[in-house]
Amino acid sequence: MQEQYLPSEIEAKVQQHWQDTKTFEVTEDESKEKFYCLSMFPYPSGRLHMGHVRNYTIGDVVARYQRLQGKNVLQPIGWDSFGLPAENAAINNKTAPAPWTYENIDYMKNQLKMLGFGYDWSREIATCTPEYYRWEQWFFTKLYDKGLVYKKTASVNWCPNDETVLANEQVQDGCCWRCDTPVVQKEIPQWFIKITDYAEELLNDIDQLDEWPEQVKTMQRNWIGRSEGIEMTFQVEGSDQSFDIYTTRPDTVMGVTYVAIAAGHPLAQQAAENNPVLADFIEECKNADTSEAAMAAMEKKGVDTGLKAIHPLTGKLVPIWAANFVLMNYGTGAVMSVPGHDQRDYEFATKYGLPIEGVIKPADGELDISEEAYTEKGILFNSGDSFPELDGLDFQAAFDAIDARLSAEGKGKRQVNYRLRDWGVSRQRYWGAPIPMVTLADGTVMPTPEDQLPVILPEDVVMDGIQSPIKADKEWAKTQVNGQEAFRETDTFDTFMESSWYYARYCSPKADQMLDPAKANYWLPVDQYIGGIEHACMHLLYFRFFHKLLRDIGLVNSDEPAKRLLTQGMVLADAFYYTDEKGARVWVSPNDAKVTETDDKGRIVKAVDSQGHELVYTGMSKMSKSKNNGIDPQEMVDKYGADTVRLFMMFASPPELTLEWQESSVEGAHRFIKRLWKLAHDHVSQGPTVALDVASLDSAQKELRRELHKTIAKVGDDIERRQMFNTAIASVMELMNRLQKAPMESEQDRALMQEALCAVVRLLYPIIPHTSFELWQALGHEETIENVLWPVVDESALVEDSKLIIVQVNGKLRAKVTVAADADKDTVEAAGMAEEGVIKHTEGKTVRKVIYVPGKLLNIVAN
RNA sequence: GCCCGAGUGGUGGAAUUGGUAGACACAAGGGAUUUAAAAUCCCUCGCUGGUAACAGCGUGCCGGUUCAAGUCCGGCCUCGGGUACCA
Repeated sequence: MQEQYLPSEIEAKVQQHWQDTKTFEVTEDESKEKFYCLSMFPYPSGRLHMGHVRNYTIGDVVARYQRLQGKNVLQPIGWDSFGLPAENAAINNKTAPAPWTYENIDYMKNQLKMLGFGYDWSREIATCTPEYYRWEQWFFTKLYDKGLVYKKTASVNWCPNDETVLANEQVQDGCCWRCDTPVVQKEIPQWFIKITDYAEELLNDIDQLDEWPEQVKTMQRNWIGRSEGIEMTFQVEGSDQSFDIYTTRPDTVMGVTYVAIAAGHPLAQQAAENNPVLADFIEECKNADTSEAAMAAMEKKGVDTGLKAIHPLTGKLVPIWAANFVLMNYGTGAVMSVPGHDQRDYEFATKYGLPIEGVIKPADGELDISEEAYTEKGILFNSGDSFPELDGLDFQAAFDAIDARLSAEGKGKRQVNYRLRDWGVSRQRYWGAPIPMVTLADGTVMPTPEDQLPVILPEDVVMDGIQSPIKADKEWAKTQVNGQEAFRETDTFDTFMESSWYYARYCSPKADQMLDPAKANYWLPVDQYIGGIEHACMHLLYFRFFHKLLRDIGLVNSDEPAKRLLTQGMVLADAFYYTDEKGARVWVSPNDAKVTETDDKGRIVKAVDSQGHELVYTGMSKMSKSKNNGIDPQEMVDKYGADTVRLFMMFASPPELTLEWQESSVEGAHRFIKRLWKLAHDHVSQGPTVALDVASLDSAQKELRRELHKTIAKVGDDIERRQMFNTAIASVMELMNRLQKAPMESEQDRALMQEALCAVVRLLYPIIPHTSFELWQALGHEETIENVLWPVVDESALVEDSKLIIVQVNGKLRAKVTVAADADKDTVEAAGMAEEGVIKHTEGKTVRKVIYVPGKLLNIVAN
């Protein structure tokens, strides 16, 4: 073997071997346990970023570990290749989205190979190809046939100057990012999928996901947001019109002093005809940002419509206000307002001089609503003449009583609501899968007939920077259906559609149907899914939803798509800037920032760039274009090799936490591999070893062997159960530190070293596969490391004859005693009491209690 | 605003079920080797006091439970993710 560790040579050679022998190509094999390991596929943005490297290294570690467990491991990869950035890049680069995307895929594919990920490349898919999206189109038409697809109007960001729809990202401070024109909201017809039909199942089945992080499950439960409440009807005074409201706090209904309706509500529109103030307000509301965060942040405003509603229980008249915080598209477009018991209503009522009435009081005290609303669930009082029986009831009793009366009078009913809204899948953009719907000349709207699928997106287009090419080209939409002239839908799908079923397509990527059920049912569900926490609610919910749709259409037979989920944290790096003569911040890449001064603790104080600008150091932040602090994985692989990059990523922090990129730590990872290499080289160069004779080992050798087998047990547990790759690596480092100091005097010393190195190489294989591959062969094995199994723990090596007991006095560490492994409490207590540190701290005190945690700790309570 | 996380030495982090706080690294300082440098190896390294032994303090802040709290409970602060058309 080579004396020098030369990563570029080794990695190229080993990668070539994997490619030539198709090591990671798999087929269904009923004789083996399967393991499907999936990382969220990348958007082909141009180059891999460190977030990708982290995600895919975690996946590769899991996949390679499982392979050494003897399983049939599927680890596929592909490209989430439709999306907005391609359109922007195409415009900037005067090309079309397709060639830009395909070039990026080629480039990034090479990068993935250089990092040594063990993918089954024969299953690669790109979602922007008709071979992929045709099945999505087909599936959508099936959902339409099942009644799960419908069309309704919904609001979009509209730039009146460009006459185009903008994504949220393209709206900056309420203005169009291209022309700075103020953006308005526009209602246009769009396609929706009824995810709310599955809300209950999506919620209930979260309980089956026992290997998903609690955090993600909680977020999904809250996102779905099941609530129990009452829907009730208010009549409009002097009219036969009425409107519904929904409330989860019917107990507060006697405190309703006004109702609020959306500006877009028909009643408001009607009232505005003779009310210019209201008409202006409605106009103003049309331009408001309707995102949840913006709605919560904006000033709450309203205008009295002049209409009055009849309270369904008291019969009293309450004013109807049009308010900007009620949206027509969500819920019923109207809410009851109880300023005494809802803080938003309280502020609104205070602002507009509306009455505030208290009808709930604390169980143990007086109600005080002079400063703010009382929003707790208390005891009803002040219920009035129409329903005095409510007085004294608690939340649940009041709920039931109010439900009973409203139901009896036909004015309301108990109802379960969800916060989850139906999935709007229409996008008015070009670079996406065309929605397979047509409108016939006679006005009939129907799915594109199956024999006309796929509806191909033309790739050879010119982007004008504003309008989608398939909308701009009036000919594109023209087609014939049922012998009639027809027009294609020119909207495309939300890209979450493609990412909702790719995991299933990987099971039979070339099937001449959406998926081959036999193959899909062999591989699915995914055993381990890995991706960013930012997908907790949206992607991961659509992903679960699609799996249930696939099941209900008969293509898969499981209820959930992934058994286990790991959500990895972001990758951060140092960020530096200087301020230019115009006062603007210019962000300088950390590669170009030279630290010129550190404080006495080594912290960065001053830095300069290569142009001589003095830089301000802002600490660690997420690697991003805007802060110019992205570190190119490519450069790091070129400099240190893929194994070093992989080792650093896995060692620097546990996968769920953020990872801070520190090049000095990368060097540390590199040093560790070099040390391993040198240890193996020194060992191998001494020639072959004799067989290990466990019975003949002396106590020091036994101790070393115990450390080895403890490490084997720990690394397996850390990788498989705990998914703490950092501590797995730390424990191998500890073992290595011991091995380096171990005497090599006898044949058995060397035999033990052989055992240890053969184990270490396999323990590290998932993380540094190239180096391990090479070292495994250097250690004298014919078989390549991919075809051997994970080392087995020798339980007999773990037996210890003594134990270290921590001795505390009043909870503070005062001594450590070593006792026989089978020592009883009295023996340990006697040994502990004899310790100098214990005597010193118990002198003159009375021992009140002695707590003994067997084999671990003795706490003497004395005062 | 709302939902979900995170906060431990100079730094990244460890402490797995409430039981030794700081494993393993990085940085820093000292030393060996070297003509020199790189590389490598060895030692020190939470804070305060003390030559030391040792003592006290210490896991964002305030309070609580417990023989024992980084870990559990209540109340805050700061930072991050999501908030339905970025992916």
